[in-house]
Amino acid sequence: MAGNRRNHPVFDDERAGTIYRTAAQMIYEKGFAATSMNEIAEAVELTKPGLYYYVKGKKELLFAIMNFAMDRLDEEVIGPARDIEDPGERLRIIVREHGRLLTHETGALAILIDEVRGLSEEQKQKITQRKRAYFDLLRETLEELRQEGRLKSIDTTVAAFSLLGMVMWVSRWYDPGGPLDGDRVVRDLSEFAVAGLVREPSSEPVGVG
Amino acid sequence: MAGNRRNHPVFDDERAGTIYRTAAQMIYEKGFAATSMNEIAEAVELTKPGLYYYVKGKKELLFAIMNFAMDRLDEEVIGPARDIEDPGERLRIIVREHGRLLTHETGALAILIDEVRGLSEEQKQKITQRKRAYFDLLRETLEELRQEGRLKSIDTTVAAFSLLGMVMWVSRWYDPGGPLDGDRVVRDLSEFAVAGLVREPSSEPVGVG
DNA sequence: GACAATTTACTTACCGGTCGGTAACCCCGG
DNA sequence: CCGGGGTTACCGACCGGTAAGTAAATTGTC
Repeated sequence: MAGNRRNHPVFDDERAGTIYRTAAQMIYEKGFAATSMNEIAEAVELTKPGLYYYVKGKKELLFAIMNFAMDRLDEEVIGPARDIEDPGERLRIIVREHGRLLTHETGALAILIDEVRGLSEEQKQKITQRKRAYFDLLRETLEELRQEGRLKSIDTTVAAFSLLGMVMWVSRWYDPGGPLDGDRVVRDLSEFAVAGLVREPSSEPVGVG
Repeated sequence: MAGNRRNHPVFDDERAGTIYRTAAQMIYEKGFAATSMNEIAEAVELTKPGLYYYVKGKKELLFAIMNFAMDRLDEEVIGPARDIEDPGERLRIIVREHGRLLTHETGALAILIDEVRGLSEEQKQKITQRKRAYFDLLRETLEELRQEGRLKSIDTTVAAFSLLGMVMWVSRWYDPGGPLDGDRVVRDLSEFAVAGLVREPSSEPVGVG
């Protein structure tokens, strides 16, 4: 990943960056609890105390990775989406950009999903809070659609979670080296989402039931 | 419908059943690697060697739980679905029954999703094989829809995985004690799925009582 | 430009604790 | 008096984390 961004000192530093990225990949593959600090250290060709020179603790390492992932989500998905006024278009963009993120960067983003258990209580709260902000954006978008009579008969909470599940799941099965084109996946994903939730404007407007 | 099944000697035995169910719940909550045999033993009011009287090893315990979960999936979802000829109806039933399973039994079914990493290589293969059988059923159903011209313009692999993600995700967020009614969730889920994938034959009455 | 002082980037050695798992013993009902 | 259903005591391996030391690079001072 090309790197003259300023906002991520840790991930951009040559050495520390390697550590965090390697750790993210390993935790993604083996799970947080099953990945030892020793293994991470060896993977970056250090001893364990050498690793601890860069990292304060295992939880802090995970926390940093998850915040990095959330930052990426903010930059690439949430931020751009907020600028879009039309809720239908906004929904499409969210799914598309989140999908694109997941088909391109397998490591840190996927960890975000599961490994919250590995965090301390306050770290967990902070991450959960950031996740909720995303979830709320999604649900509010659906709510706007509802107010315009453009949402199908489906609970917005259920819809929002289902969307998230569908999109997040991508990181579990999509193989960038496989036969499926990433852009195609993302497009199909968006179409599924929109077709499943948004009412076609062709026919007459309908009240909520 | 509960009770007199014979095909699960371990899960039906009073004592062993408690062990397996408790372990399933704990592994679901804390993750496999983070759940120790000692903790499981204490939870069922035994010492560790006492637990080992009933269980051969940690991996075998996980393997048994996952097979139990797959059996439930076979009984409640895959089996019934195979009897349905119309692919559209079959799709609806799969989503509905899988959803219903997940809104009612939080424990073992959810473990199935993630914890494959904890298994040995051959155990992993066996579980993966069973999972693939389910996935193939799903994709073939979509393929049939396509052949009848009833599938929207979406790759069947992408669609099948997205469906799975959407449905599996339920176990992550749905709280049986929360405000949302389980049946409502399942119904919305099915509608999302069908609306997102199946082409409507021009005009069709919508809504069921 | 020489050289001491300090900082950077690590290492070896080790801590207490927990892991999955086992050997060997025990107690109680039939 | 035998064996199903446990227990106490313990194993080696590994866990996250640290204390203490050090070679090499950097900086400050004259």
